[in-house]
Amino acid sequence: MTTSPVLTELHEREQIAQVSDLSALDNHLSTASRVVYSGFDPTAPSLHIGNLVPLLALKRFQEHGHRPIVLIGGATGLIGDPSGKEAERALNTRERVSEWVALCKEQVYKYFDDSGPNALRVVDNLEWSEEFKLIDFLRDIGKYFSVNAMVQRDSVRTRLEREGAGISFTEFSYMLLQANDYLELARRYDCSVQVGGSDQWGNIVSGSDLVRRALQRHAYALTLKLLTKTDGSKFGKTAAGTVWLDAALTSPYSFYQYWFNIADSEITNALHTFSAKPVSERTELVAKSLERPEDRVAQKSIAQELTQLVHGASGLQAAKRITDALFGGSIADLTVSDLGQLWQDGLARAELPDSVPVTVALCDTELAQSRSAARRLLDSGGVSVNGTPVADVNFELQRADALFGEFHLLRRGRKSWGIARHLS
RNA sequence: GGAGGGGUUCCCGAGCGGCCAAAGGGAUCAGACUGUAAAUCUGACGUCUACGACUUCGGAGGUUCGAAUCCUCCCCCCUCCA
Repeated sequence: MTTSPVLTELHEREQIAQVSDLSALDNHLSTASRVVYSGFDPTAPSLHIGNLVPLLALKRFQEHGHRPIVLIGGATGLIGDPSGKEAERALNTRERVSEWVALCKEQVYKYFDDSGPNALRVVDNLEWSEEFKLIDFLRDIGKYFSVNAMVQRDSVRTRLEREGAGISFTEFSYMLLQANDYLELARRYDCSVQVGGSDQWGNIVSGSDLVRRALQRHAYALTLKLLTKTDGSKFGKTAAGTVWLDAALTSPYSFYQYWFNIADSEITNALHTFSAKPVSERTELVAKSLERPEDRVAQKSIAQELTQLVHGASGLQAAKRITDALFGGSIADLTVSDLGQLWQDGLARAELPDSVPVTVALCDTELAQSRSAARRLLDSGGVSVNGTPVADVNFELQRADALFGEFHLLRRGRKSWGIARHLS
């Protein structure tokens, strides 16, 4: 039913959540190369895998001949988006946000083609938001917004209805800023499509409305389904926290493991959302996965593809090497250089003196949060050192017992590893 | 500005002078079972130089042999009124 290649693809991937005017947008995208934008607020020093959904969708637009703009919200990041937040958030300092803006900006380039007429453009909304005069803002932008309508928005209403929550004027104003971004991009770059997660629908249509009223121009809104996990927890979160795109925050090995461990019930959606492979290959993987889930071919495939995409060939190699060592062969097969690489590759690690209690080593490698927690782990039989289960709370790691006189591999449970090295 | 209701351990939420490191649920972690899955069951879940000691119930003081629980002041949040 759609004729434009991008929409057809997004539809095939079952990613489209809402569209402001599907047939008009389809026509719009079929008739010329358009400018499409998606915004990301710098709420941390790195983007995370959740951001990959709109980011990759934007990439699909570029692949089909449209020009992508990635907006990093240096201004909106100072305000805080109330969407999906149950309570008011603490404001981050300007210095911190501007550092984060720089870091996030750098990250996005590698996902796009940045040459030619459809080269990626990266912008920061602080550029035009900071100098906005209050009176001008209230007269030129504020006048287009009805508070009656604003309070009807989900993001605001849930906060108004929730006992003990409430919303400050600051966060209430967020949608005006984001709407103004759309207006600004429409003016400057003739941007006519905005893409975002489905939680962004309200903010995006606010922008569409503003562009229509201010410029008498059509500006489309398109939202994407965000992945939800069947157990209700957030996609892209692990016990250890968010899965970041920055290798310094989430090692390639952990990143690989995240995808490898995706539940069967979520693998179909994940594959269609994240994999660049053609439909035929994706559906084949899904079929195989349904037939023999224990082989987890789909998980392996997506883990490889995305680790390669985000961390490059060397990152993928490292991740696979570590995975093979820890889950495959026995630890005894590891060579000195393997251990050296494990040390290097971002396993939780710690440097130790010649002799140290296990409890301390567990804390230092962050496998346990406190010595009490370490004792509990030992008591419940969840710890092994160099492949041998250890239950003795008073066990000491001795240099003499270390692998190659240097390393101890600590395992908590079945999947968490740490490496400790005696100081030379 | 006025009236009322609140701030409890990661989250929600009981407790309202000793039996409270604080019920219950969720999240989390480990074990069993498995496919490095899900579900389920079992256990743990403030810290430590650990049969004891120390720190915690918005903050600071106070009453008391003894406080999360009572009093005073302060900070913050919510609802309604102006």
